[in-house]
Amino acid sequence: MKRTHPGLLRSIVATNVRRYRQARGLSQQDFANEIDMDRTYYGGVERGERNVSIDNIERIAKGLEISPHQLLIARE
Amino acid sequence: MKRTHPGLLRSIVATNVRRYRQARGLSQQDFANEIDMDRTYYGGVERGERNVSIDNIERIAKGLEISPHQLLIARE
DNA sequence: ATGTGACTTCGAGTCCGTC
DNA sequence: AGACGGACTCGAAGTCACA
Repeated sequence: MKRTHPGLLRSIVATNVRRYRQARGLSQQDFANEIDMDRTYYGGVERGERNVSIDNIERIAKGLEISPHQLLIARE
Repeated sequence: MKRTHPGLLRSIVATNVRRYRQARGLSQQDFANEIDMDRTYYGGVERGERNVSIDNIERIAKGLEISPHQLLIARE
């Protein structure tokens, strides 16, 4: 397979997780702790730096109490 | 982070990619080739064996000509 | 045409810290 | 509170031979 650049979708997910987390009024550290994920890793996801896996998408969505597919929908 | 089992979402994605690919009337082989992905790797995704990343979700959705979030929605 | 096991490599994911 | 860095471990990514 060819080596590719980080996708667009990554930044969409980044923006979405941040918005939903803030809507819940939680800090990155508290939220990361709640879903049992490393805070520096989770921060990287919100910055769009991490190529997060489907299992982790699910885990984050669960913590956010939303349906996973909502994290992939771009808002304006 | 705690070690977890493969998530449910993984199998939802698996079923979806398979359905959408078949709807396009393509073999795994041809489709994998079209999106420049190894066919055995792609096959593993359809079988829910691979914890596929967001970048690869995007790449597959592009080949399927659908919006990425559709791959995460469970059908009955 | 698809599945599977074995394999290497590089980034996902963790843990320490500082600014 | 959050960004970021270094050093680490382990699994995703990617490939192949064979069934």
